[in-house]
Amino acid sequence: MYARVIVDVPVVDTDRPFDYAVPAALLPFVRVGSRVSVPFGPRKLQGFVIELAEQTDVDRVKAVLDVMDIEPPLTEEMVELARKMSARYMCTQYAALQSMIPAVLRSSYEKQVSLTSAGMAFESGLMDEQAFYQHIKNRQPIAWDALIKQFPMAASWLTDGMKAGRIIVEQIVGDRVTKKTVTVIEPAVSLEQLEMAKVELPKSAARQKEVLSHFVHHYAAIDQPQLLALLRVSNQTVKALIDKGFLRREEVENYRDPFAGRTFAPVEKHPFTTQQQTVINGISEGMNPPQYYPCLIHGVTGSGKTEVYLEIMERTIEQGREAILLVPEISLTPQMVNRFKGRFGDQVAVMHSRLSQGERYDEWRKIRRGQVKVAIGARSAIFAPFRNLGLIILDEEHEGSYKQEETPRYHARTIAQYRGLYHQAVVLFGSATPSMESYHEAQRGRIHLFTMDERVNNRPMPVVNIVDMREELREGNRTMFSKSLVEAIEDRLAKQEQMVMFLNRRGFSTFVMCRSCGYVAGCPHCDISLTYHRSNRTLRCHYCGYTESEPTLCPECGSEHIRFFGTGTQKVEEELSRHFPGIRVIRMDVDTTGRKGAHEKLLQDFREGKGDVLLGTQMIAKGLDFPNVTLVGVLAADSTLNLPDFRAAERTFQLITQVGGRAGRHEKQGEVILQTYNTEHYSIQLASRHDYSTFFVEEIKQRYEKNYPPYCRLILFTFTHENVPLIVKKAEQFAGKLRQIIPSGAFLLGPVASPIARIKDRYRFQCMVKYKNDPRVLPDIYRLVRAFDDERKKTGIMLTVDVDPQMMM
DNA sequence: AGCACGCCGACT
DNA sequence: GTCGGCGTGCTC
Repeated sequence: MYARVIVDVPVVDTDRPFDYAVPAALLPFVRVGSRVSVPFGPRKLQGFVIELAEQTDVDRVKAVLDVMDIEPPLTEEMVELARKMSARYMCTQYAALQSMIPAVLRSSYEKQVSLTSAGMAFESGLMDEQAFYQHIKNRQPIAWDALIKQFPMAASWLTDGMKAGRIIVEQIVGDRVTKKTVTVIEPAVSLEQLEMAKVELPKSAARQKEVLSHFVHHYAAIDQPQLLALLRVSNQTVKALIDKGFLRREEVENYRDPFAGRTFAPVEKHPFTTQQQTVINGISEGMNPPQYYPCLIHGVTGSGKTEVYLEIMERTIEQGREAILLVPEISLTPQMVNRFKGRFGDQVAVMHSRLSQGERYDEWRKIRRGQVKVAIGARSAIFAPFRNLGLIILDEEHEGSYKQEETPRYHARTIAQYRGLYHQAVVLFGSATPSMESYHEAQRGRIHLFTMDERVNNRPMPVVNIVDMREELREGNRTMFSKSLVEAIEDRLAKQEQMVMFLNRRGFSTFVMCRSCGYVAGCPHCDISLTYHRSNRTLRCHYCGYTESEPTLCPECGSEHIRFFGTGTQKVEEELSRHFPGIRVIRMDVDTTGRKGAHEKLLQDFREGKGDVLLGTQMIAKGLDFPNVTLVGVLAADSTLNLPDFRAAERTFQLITQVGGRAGRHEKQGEVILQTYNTEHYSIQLASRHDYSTFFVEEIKQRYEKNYPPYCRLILFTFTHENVPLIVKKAEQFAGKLRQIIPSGAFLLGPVASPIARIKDRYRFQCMVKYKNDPRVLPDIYRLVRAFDDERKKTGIMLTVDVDPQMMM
């Protein structure tokens, strides 16, 4: 038997299977989807088995060294999916495969050093070297890297030692798995034998008899500490029984349960509204018989989409199939998880970034072993290794975070379609503001469209008032709060109602500028201004992490009039306190939510009424549901509008709608105040009227006229290098070749400097292909990209390819 | 990507 | 005469 293996070499020309013989001893374990370690040239690497074969064309095959898991971590479906991802996103198959497994299973390589007998006997004339050998002797095998760190001369001593046969170095292929085990005690003999033993034990062994009688009554394994506590016996007593052969001690693998000790209130089933029932019936049509059934629910905020998800999920489980629910990382709140845990209990695995790597691994294994029926998580949960998937839900389908911004640059929406087709499953997208792509597909009849335009309990949509900030300025109001916002805040403070203040920080962060000469503090390594962080009085680059302390004098002209500008949440907080003395502000941003659990804590505080205002950025825009909030202020509604991105209007509309949805979800009527310099813009006007349909019509017209998605597809190529003339030359060469192979009707734009022209001292140039939705162009382009790898090796120019980019930076 | 092999300059 | 620079090419 031969295994075709994709090895862990992250370049394109080795991204093909290599054949290895499977030794008889490993035969039962090597399957498609197995992780193996294999010899590769002089090295030892991890790889994935993608195929098993009876024959090979290779003359001198080597053998698989080891299988790393008893159960293969990947299914055949995943292996096939990786092949598709590789072709679609122009990434290596290895990168695709690796993205499907939890981080702890990603390979780690370590060189281990140990001594031969000659090394043990070796005595060096040098004291330091002698100590070095002693060090290894005491700890062997010891990590190569650790030695290099500790002994400055280690590198040369190691080479000497290897040559002289005193030292052996072994390459270890491993992972980061730490299996947590618990010790359990269990009966080692039959129940009858236990009863006999209990009688036969001498009277003096009263404690031992107690233990035995426990096992007679509960003939099962029990956690050791629990047993000792329960019967108040000592370890000695138990040990005596083990020595006599009646009991047995066993190490059992234990799952870390991140929700241990928490109970979940069962979720009451409310009767469905007519709309909910209609949608449920419609989607159910796609479940019987099982078929690929793509659906889009366009449901206004508060229309009760979640109840629909729960019901469809329940029906899927009743069919004996499994379900995945994807939510944006940011709305993966305990509140939300509780609703699903409350309904489906321990049939749910939850994967989110707040879990430790080990916890994530445990949740993943529950899925892999079929111990749960539902997986909930952010983007990467789309790879939940279910075998009989019946339903995939993408909540907030339009969210940008479903696109991975590193290789492999996949979109969870696309992967959901692939998996839905494979499993003949229902794929359900839900949003109050569907992406142009999805709604367009729905209009063309490719996706079943369901509309929910009524809020549960018929709550009215909040009243939205647009405030023209230019007007305010003309009237001499230079603050960041308009007159009507100030009045509204005062009103809510008097009524003791709560408020949410939203500041969209993208492209609007605090920067430091000199008022005398106009100098703006920028990053010396990136073409971007530094962001001021008040908490530690530093300037930081958001791209490379470069940090410097706050300047007191302008480095250009020496003036003292250098200070921070712009509107960060910190500044808004200060201004709020200044305008409204005594106001209690709970601020949520990267600075205040860094610690684990801080995020939840702040929201809990707000819910308990410990704050009047919840102030924050994107992270407060979604899913939060506070009964006492009656005012939402959007301080700069148009700050997303002027970004160099064809999705700017769409994003603005989505954001305003999301934020507005935070107000008046319960008994009290909600109000939204939108401050903007762009009152006329259709995205702002239509968002204020909750009019998605008209927005769609207007925006799709723009996309059509300017030929942007969904009327075409995009591929973004970004070149980076320290040397501008070189990069320009190579980018133009590449563009020339591209132009030759793209079909008529496709366009090539650029190359031009990227919007952020330099990051970490590397200059960035980009070009973009716009093509009709014809996937046949991809293989040709991928060939060109592969060929560019030669160029990268020679010149060091890096090329990244982003298929269906979400960000144009 | 590594790592070895291989063919030309500055040292013992 | 050897150590070592990094160009080239291969890895089942």
